[in-house]
Amino acid sequence: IDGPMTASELRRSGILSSFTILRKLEGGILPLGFMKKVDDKKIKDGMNALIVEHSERALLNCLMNKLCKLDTDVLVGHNISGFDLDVLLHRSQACKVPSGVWSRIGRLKRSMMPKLTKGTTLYGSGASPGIMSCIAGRLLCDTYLCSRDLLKEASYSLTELSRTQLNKNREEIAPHDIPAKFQSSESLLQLIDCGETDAWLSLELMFHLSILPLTRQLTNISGNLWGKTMQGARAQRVEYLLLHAFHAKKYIVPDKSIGTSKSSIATKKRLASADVENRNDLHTDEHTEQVKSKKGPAYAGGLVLEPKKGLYDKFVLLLDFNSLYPSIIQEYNLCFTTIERSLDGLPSCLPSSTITGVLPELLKNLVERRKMVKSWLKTASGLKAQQFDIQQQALKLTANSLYGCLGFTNSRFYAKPIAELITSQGRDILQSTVDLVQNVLNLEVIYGDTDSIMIYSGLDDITKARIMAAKVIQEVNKKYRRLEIDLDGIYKRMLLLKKKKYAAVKVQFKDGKPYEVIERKGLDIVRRDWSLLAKESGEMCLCQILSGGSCDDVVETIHSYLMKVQQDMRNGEIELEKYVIRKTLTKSPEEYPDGRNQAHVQVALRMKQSGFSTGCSAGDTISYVICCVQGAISNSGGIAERARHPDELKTNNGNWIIDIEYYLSQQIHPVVSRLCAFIQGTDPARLADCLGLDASKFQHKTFESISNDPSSVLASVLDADDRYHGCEPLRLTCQSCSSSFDCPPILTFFSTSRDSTAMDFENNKETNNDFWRRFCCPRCPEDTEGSKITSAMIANQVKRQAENLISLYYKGIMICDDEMCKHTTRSLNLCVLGDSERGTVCPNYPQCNGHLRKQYTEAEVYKQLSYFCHIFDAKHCIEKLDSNRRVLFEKELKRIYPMINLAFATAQKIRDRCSYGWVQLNDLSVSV
DNA sequence: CTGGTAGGGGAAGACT
DNA sequence: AGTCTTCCCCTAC
Repeated sequence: IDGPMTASELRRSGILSSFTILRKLEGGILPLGFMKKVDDKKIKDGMNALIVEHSERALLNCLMNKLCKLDTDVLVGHNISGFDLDVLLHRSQACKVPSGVWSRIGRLKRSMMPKLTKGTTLYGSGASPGIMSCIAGRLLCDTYLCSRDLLKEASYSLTELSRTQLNKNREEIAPHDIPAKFQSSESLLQLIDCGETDAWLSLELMFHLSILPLTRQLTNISGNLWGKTMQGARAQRVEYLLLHAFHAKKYIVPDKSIGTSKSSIATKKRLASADVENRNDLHTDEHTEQVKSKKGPAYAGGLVLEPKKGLYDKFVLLLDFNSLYPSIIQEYNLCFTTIERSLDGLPSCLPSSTITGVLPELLKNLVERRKMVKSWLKTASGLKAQQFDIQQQALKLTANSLYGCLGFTNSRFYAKPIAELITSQGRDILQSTVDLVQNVLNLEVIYGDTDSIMIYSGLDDITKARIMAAKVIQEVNKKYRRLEIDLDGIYKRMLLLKKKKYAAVKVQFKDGKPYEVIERKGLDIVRRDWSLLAKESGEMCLCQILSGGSCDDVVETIHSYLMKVQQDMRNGEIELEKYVIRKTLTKSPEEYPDGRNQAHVQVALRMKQSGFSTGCSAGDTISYVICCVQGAISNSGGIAERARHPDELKTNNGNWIIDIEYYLSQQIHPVVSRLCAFIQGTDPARLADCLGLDASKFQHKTFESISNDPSSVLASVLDADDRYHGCEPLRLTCQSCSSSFDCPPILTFFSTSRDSTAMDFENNKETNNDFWRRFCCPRCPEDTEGSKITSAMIANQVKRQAENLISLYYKGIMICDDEMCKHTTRSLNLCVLGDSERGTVCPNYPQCNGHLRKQYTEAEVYKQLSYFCHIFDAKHCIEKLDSNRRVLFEKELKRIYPMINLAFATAQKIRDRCSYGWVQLNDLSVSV
């Protein structure tokens, strides 16, 4: 129990034995010749026994007697507390197994069966107190509950854990398939084998995760009960830890309030404060703010910096404070014994006491012990090393869980003021660290969350980046006694999308050699509640984006991948499993007030209705797919109505089919377009197009991104002059004299003549509007051969200039905004595309403090293309005129229209394509 | 009864 | 028809 047990040790013969007890089904018989097979198996398996009993009662009797005879110390099973024990005891009750027999499941003899069910079936609650009391004297190790505590996995089913942790395949047998297994000897033996394998897998998982040694260490540190540690019960561990610590210092601790009604809590608290009269008593929160219902956050937590979003392709430094909250408690001597209580509900002040409080001393002790163990660990090997490692883990876990219990309403040591003070100090520390790094060290902080900051180094050289990190660490650590910041990682490339959502290529070292791993945080692709299909698409895009390939290649690869996915989906080549979405029920499905709108609730309710007893109650994860009725024109109804369990689809003769459109537009598209938000050369509309969706539905997002960009103007509210301020004029070239001139907007034709008579503009040959009258090169003498500008010429030149512009945009030239620097660079590899508020740091840094900005932004390209449209937008001009003038120009327009219609259409086509997102040059096939 | 808060994002309904 | 609010789930720290 002191160290982990390896799989090879586990299998050494003679060490471990097993037995299986089997009975025939009610009203059924065992397969012919089965007993013969059992005898064969007995010989083959040696000490692994197979016992056949004639009834359920006999089976239970046999099992209980076996357990008694073995006098087992630990009962191990996957979800044993949530299922197996419950079944065994309920069936013992139902089969009238004598109390002297069923109580052998524990070490305490009992005569009455306790109440097995509990009031509320809560999420991950494990066994009821009644059940737990039955196994008194033995430890219960539920590998399901323990895995949930110790691992971060998408699924905690035995099948998944066997695969991810033990690298073994586990065969799943659905409960309703079990009766069929009794029909032949072969299948029955296979069933027995599966049952035994499951038991072994659970045991192996326990050893693999070192559950026994770890929980033993945790229990030794806190001084609580081992069995409770194994049930999770982190709050209780901290409670015991503090009880011991305060008791040792001769403090009186508060009673634990266990009432549910407000009045009983208040009474208890009054009693508690009456008991303790000196001011060394502990904080109790007099404001019994609705402890039960809803419970929003009771106090402010960690600070999350607004990220400077974008793709960074030079080194990013990740620095974080080592166990921030425990360090704060020590740094500022925060304790029940040191903090002045504020009566007015205002936040407490930092203590001035010079006497070290109980909590800081306790933590100091834990930290020192951990340091010591870690030093032993360095020279130890084998089992000793493993023990030390587990011990240091336990010490760290204990130190880190203290804060949580200070803020936990039902904790005996609930102390909102202290918890609040801790987090508030944490926020101050993070903010002042950011200020130091940005204002004193002049480095760019791009993000930070609670205890970490990320610094964009702007460096290509990892050695220089390390030096930079060392400098920052040195400067920050100067400021604190116990608090310590450290380098937690160096990212070679990083995509920063939102708060708590980013991915990065982390550079790590093994034996001095660097290697890269991709870290993904918070993104849709790490969440269970997206379909595998969407996550795989997102994963592919992310890998491309972080690959360091050229912008064109990345965009091209993503686009073609999406088109392939769409094709595969429509051809039915994607397996059902990839469409499955998983969500956990946090309540019983009936308890949802508005369950009608929730897919997983609806599916769970239907499962219950069709006779499932497990897998559809609180805490269970529900799998579903979104469907539509085959042949239906529109998908009416909410998502919840169209959600089906994958098995429902297999058995309903194809009435319901996968809703491909839903998966394209609501699963793949949002996931992918969020990842590509900062990638040049694509946008939501373009991605939608690749997926075969109506791109115009995503157009507003393009506009949104444009209007959010402060560099763009709010085009709609401005007059034409202002609106197109800064736009390149449309240059027309005369074929005769090869000189070029600016094509004036047609608006000038109307506006300059607004207050002039027809006579005036007859004589006005040098003005802009002369062009719109004559359609001739202004440089060439009148009526020169070839000086006439034709309709096709205008259209062609519009097209050419628009293409040039777009091509310039795609070159992605970045220019430094520092007037003195004006450094220009071509972003060959998806160059850093900073937040719109602030570009990325100039490569000339630190000589130059400017930031790179795109020379041509999407907004500017769009504005320019709109200007080209505006030049020819005669209809718009006419509409602005009053009826008198309108008549005057109708005649002129009849002449002008044929000349400009083609150019106008051309300009519009290009602009609209651009706004839809397909600004790829090869797509610009305008027929002229 | 069985640590904490911050935050994104889907879905639906109320509101303007 | 868009915006806001609410609930729900899952994640980061």
